[in-house]
Amino acid sequence: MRPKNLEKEATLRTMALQIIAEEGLENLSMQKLAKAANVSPRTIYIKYENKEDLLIKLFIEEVLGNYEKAVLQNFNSDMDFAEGVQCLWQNAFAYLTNNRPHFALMQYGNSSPLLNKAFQQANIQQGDFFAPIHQFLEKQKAQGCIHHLPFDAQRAMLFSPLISLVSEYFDYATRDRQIITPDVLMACCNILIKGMLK
Amino acid sequence: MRPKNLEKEATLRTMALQIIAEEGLENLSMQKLAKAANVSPRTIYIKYENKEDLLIKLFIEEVLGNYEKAVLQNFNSDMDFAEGVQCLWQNAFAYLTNNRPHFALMQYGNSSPLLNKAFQQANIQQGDFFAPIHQFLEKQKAQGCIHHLPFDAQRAMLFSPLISLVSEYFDYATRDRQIITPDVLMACCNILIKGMLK
DNA sequence: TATAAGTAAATGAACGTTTATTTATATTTG
DNA sequence: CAAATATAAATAAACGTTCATTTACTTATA
Repeated sequence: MRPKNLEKEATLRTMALQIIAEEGLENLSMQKLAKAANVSPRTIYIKYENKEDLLIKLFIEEVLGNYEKAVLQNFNSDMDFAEGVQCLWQNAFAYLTNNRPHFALMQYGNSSPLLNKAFQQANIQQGDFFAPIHQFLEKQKAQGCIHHLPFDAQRAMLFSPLISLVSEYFDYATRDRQIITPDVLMACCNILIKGMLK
Repeated sequence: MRPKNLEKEATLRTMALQIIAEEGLENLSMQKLAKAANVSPRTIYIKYENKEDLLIKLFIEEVLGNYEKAVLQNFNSDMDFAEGVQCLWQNAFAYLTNNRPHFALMQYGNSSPLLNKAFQQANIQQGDFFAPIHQFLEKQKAQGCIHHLPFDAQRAMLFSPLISLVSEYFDYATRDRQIITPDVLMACCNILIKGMLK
């Protein structure tokens, strides 16, 4: 039996993310992807059921999966609040700024109904995508360190500014001076921490 | 001369936003839009140069334009910090939760390269999309009320959690119980205010 | 060790459909 | 009539997907 060329699948995923980042999800076609990955269009259908399947796997496995791993490095739910949040922010910022294509598809998770639905289903199936963060916040709440809020509101407060700052970071990446420096990042992080602590 | 049927253009914009909200930007086609608006495809091309032109005008004029108007109601840059931010948050939340299709396209501004570019150009051309907010923040900084940060970072901190909460609001709208209540909204708003004030 | 059978991987060309856009024509009003 | 709006029908190009076939490698047999 002819052995699977694992490089081909990796190239497919890399090129798909690249095209999405540069031209947008709406301009990713199967034939364009095939050409970019130096592969026959038919080959994509050996590895993925159809376009939807490809996009969902890209989003869930390649983007969210790696993001979660990166964000949780050196993090544990026993850290104190400031320490924990700073760790998460630094991990996420480093990962996202170094992986622009992943970030680009991640942003589509907030707009594309297809990816949005896929995310919610993945979230339900796996219990929690970011279980350690959930635990961390619950513990902080139980200890009376932070104000009581629904988990999803807590998450929105903690992470959406970070995502927005990464977006600004890329906007400024092409200009003469970067304004989203590590100092600015940590200043923003500390503003949040101060606001959330009782 | 035959008069323009203004209702047709309004219907076109409404239906375009509706399709985008329900099926995604990637599933809006000119023929689908024409059928939904009960109009010949050619008619769209009398009112818009091409698809890009339609999308950009939808985004800039219909979505961002109305959003700006709604957000700035009863706001003025002399308000004190807490009062001003609460006013902006309440305006934005009310407008967005009552205009889901507008919100849906707005979210694509963070992902689609086409809309992203259009936004940046509009921002440059018009000087500032949200000039009163800029003034407000500058005044607060000058008075030493809030920490010094680049404007774009300040804006990310102030508004991205709000957008994220609106997103959560819609996610929960179909479930049995809404968790993003006015109380939760204001609690989040106050967390930010507390964090940003010196 | 040589070779033929077996098999999944991979392909190029094609399918029918849908896309954005245009041509030629009809309709509506000053 | 003149002039603009609106249309139905048509266009080539691009779309997602499939067909029939070839390629490349493993394994079983002589």
